[in-house]
Amino acid sequence: MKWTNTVVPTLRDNPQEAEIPSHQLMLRAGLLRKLAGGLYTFMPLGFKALRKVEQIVREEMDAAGALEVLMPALQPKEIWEQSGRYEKMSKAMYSVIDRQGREMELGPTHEEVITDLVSREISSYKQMPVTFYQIQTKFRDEIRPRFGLMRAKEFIMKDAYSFDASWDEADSSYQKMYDAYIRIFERCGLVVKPVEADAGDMGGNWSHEFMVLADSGEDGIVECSACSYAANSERATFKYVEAKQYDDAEKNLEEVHTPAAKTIKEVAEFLKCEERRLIKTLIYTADDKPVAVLLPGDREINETKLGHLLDANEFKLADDASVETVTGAAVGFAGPIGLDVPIYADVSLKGVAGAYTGANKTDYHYSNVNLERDANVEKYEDLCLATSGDSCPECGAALNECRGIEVGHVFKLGDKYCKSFNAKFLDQNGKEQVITMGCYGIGVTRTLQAIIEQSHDENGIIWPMSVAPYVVDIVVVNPKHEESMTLALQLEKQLEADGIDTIVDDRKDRAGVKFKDADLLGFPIRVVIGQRSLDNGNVELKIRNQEDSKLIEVDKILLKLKEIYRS
RNA sequence: CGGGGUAUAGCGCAGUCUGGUAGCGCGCUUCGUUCGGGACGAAGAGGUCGCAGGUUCGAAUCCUGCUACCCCGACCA
Repeated sequence: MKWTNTVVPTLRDNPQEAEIPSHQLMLRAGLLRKLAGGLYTFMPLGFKALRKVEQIVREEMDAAGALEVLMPALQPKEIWEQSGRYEKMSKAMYSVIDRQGREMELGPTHEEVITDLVSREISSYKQMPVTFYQIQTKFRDEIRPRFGLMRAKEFIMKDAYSFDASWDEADSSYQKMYDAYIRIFERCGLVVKPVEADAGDMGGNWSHEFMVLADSGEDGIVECSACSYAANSERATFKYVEAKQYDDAEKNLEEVHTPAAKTIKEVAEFLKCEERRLIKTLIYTADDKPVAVLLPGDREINETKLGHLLDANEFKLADDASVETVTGAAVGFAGPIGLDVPIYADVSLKGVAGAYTGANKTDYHYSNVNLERDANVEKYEDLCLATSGDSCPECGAALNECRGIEVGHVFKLGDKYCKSFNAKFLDQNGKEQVITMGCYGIGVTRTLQAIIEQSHDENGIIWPMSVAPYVVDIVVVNPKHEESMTLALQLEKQLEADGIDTIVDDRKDRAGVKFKDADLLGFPIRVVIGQRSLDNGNVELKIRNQEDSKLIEVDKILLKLKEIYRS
């Protein structure tokens, strides 16, 4: 492809709308243009790279035995009611009303459609295991689209669904997908970390996320410094430090005057004790009913874990007014003692004594709190956010925190969807059973941007060979020089014949402009054809992620390029 | 939805405080000189100053309302 025959609108300055490197680079390199928030057009080179990522995904899914299908993006509302997810998901779905007045949803995901299909088509153990997948545009009415392709309202996803006759077989389908994911991301040139994850609204009881480590990542990850344990912060657990008896457990409760000391820090300073000795009391409203949640004073709440415990459609930290109504005191003096709402406490508080907590009375706290004696705790549950320095639940070594971009997610769903769609089969004994399901997603467009986020320098993108829009960039220093152009076009033809995507920079600009754009676009291999070196029978070869360039004889360059491409 | 910010030419910005009819750099067009790491000169094209009201002889600038975009949180591939 000649540069002058395609459209590569590079920008010299970073657009003000982009914050993170990959988003800035996609815009600057002319790979992407915005239509509106969360909606982007792929420009010719961006689209080429996207297609390559898709193709890698497709090849590995095929190799894993998955069958490619294409499901409708437009889905009747009824199937969402049938799965019981309509209420939870409707906020995130774009709905349209057709001329019959029927409500249709633009698919945010396809568990319902595929399970409906499978319930009709699969009826025997002989038809399983089977895994279907598709690569398709998904629509989600995101609360806040962000960072270009990272969180968009419309994005391309590879979604796969496995169906098995038993849990054991489902495990092996899950493992196959897991392994395929590892290969896919490796082929994309990504360093990816699989982490244990929460299943969220998808349901099921076991899942892994594939994380691209990056400071700009939206997810928190906790990983062990010694063993292989790694988990999304939402799910991460850690070894609890035993609850302490700070003082004689039998001492009587006592009110302590703590004027104007509201925050944990202020109270701890006032009482001259460590923050951990305070019992933090958070008031939440779950489906409009108040509940109290107790944590050690030095800990943060893990709202995902709390959500599982409360099992409510909606819950949030109560506003100041509700807190005051519930506790009868100003915000900052809430405590579990005498509180007439359900009380849940973190497991590490079981058996605590000699602690402090709010007295539900403005400017007062209690001392000598023996939680089990003094408060009516409904349940002790793991509710804390794991953090750096906590002990690994597997091996006890210190945990570290980092951030990641979720590019893939695999779930074991069990019978969640198959049950509601009545997807059953007859086993060897002629007995009817519910099919066991798994689902597996890769954010294809997000993966593309994650590649850039992980592989760039101050001059631009550094594409891995496998997904570069063009592998070789032939820079013709002076396109009016006939010998240079002839050689460039001949080389292009030979490379293309070998399946090596090549672009010839035939613009009339000065060499510096073309070099800058070559770096910005991040083509893995650059060949410079200039009159000067050509007179000595040479062209220049430069690898994007290496410092130096070298001169290669004209008649050896083709072989050399093929060799580099294959390595 | 809550909190913060921004909106002036394709991109990056100044001008707004103190009202007087819009400017800079890059990019774009034409010509000339240049030509291996974002050249130089000359001549051009391009803007309802986000939108709608209001104040004023006069509004990019002051007032009111709205919208879009970006960042922080809940949602997620």
